[in-house]
Amino acid sequence: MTDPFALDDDAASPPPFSPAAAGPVPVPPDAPWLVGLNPEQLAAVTILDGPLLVLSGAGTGKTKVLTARLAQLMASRRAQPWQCLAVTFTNRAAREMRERVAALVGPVANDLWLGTFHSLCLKILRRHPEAVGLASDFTILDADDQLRLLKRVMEDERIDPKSTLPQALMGAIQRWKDQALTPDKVSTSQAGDLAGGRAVQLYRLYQQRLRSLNACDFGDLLLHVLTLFLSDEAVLRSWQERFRYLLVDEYQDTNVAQYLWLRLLARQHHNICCVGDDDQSIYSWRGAEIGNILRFESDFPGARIVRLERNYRSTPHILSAASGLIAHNGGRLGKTLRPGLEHDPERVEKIHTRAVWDGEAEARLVVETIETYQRRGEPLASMAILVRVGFQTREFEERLIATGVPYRVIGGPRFYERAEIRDALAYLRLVQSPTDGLAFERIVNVPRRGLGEAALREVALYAREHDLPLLEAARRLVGTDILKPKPRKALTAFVEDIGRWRAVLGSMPQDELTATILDESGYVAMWKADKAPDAPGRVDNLKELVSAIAEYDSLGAFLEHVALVMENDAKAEGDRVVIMTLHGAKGLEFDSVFLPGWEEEIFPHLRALEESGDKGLEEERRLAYVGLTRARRRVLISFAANRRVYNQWKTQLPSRFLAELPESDVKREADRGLFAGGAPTDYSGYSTQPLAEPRANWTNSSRRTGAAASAPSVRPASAFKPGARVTHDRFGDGTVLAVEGNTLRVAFDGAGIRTLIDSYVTAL
DNA sequence: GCCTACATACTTTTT
DNA sequence: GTATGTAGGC
Repeated sequence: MTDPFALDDDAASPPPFSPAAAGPVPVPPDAPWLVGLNPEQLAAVTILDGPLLVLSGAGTGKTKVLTARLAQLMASRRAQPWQCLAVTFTNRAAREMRERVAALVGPVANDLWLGTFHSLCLKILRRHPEAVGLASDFTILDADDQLRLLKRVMEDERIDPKSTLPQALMGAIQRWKDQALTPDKVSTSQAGDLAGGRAVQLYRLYQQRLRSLNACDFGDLLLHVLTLFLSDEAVLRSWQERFRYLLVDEYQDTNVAQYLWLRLLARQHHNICCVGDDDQSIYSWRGAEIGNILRFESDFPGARIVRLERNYRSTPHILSAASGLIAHNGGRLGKTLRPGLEHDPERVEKIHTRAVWDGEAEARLVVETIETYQRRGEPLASMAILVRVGFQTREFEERLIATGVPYRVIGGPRFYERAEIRDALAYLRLVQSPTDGLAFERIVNVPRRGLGEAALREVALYAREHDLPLLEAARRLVGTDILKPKPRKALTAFVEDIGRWRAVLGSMPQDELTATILDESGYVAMWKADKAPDAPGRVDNLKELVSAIAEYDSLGAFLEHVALVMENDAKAEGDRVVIMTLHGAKGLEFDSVFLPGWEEEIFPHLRALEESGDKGLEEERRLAYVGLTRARRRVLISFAANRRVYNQWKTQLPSRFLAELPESDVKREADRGLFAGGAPTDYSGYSTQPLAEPRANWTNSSRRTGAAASAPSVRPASAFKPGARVTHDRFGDGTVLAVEGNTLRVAFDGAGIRTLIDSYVTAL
């Protein structure tokens, strides 16, 4: 294992364009990937040597540039395909890039080292697992297993899971990993007082536990490779030598660990090209460091910068609105999107904003608009509803179902995260690798076999005493009289089942094996007998799993794929409206984009502001920018005056972002009756007095001119006093309980206690 | 050991 | 409104 160049996958690849040894050759300017590029794009594709930062605004042809650059690299014979490293952020982006490169240069595209950070790290780690204390067949835990493992550690350490939420600790550990901090590198100040000041200790124990399970979690994939690189000069050197050219997509989303990884790899050849857009950095909560892109020039001396600013996607109004909005952020690299397309002024619409009464009205408005467009012959798949948070999808789904408009929700509970799929996978994992203790635990009593806590405790105890994996411990334990006859019999049967399935692992096709396991274990039968309304769907999912497995070379290959690709390969079947989160929409585009819920505390999201203050606000603004720039032709932004959260009605304030949109690009509307006697642009129906702290920025950030922005500064306190009798259109009569600014707490005679703005009620 | 009923807290975004 | 965890009865 000393010569990573002599590995079979490389040896098998024939020289695609001819031997690399000959050195660079000129690429004809009429190469298919160079045709039709604008001057900036051309520069980004043809400046191949040395560090290069491509600042690529939304809709400026980024993917085109990335793929053309890879083709150019290979065609110029600067590097063989397997000497090019191309890193993306999502599996989807990786797949798309590979497909598009293949369309340009043919199947040699398959020899590129192209993938997500995680999949590439896994590939590297598989070649040197022992260096980080793992055996070659180590497994990767998903989020669920990670959490269960951490809970076990916390139990053993007698940490109260109520005062320290396991998810909170897990989050902290993950953030440390994002920052490339192994337990010994976490400072006391970073550790804080989480878990009674023992967070680092728990982190260390968790890592030990992972190692003893021969497993690693997602963050470890990167962290282990970093550790490997830093501890073994020769290994690092060999990888540095190999990767002559590095290409990084979505650079603004890289975290510290990824950044260090890239820097190490680029140190030899210095040929690193990072593509990104600081205005679209929306993953800081996951450890992404916008500083990475802002610092590029100082990190990579001699770096050149190319700005892609010609937008080939959106209308001038959309671009101008998005630019106006994002201009409220500080510390930008600075980039102005310019229209790159001709637009017929007659057909160009302004962005619409619309105030509605509540979430239901909002859903009605959006769906009616969708139907109008549909009647004009526009495909549903060209329209998207982009929400800030998952729960917003419900009202739209209800409305779409009621009106019979086909739709698709992207995101949500993912296929491989469903309980039944994870159970089935646990069976497969245990058959594949009998040492997988977490898989054992998960399914030893699913379906119920009468093996409860007590029996499991015995197995775990025996395993620990004899230093055995759980399954092996169980196998031996049933030969003793430690367990009572009933559980002993059940456990014997379970162990034998696993052994029997394992015996045919190599000979039976993996999909058939899966079907056999699911059948013989009684697992499918369990769901078939379940009368819960979602049980039949689960049985269907299991069927789908079996057919998915058939498409892989082996069970092992399938399990590895699952571990890395937790996303839904949502097949785009039929013409459907898409509903998804703003985060999920990055990189996509639609003719018509609906942006609902532009209300304070939803968007910008309260927690973003609470946790990260102004930085959080700026990230929310970038998210808004991402949303706007998804649209080719039309944007409808809506916001409701009232919204039901859990089961309570809340009065909503319009998002401050609304006031940041340039007046000349926006047409503002409000549903009738929403603003007592005011013009549509009169926001006087809404409070400007902060109801609570985080809104302090309201006046600050609405310094732009225009009716919407100026209204907020003059707002008299409420004329109502506690005890006053009032009446409301919808809730009827009630008594004012409390007054805060112009916000009232009112006990309605028939509708309970509600909080609302005084202008919605009149004195009795 | 299992089941049920009840309470609870939780909802940002994901490789 | 949901998913998860807990307590108590069988």
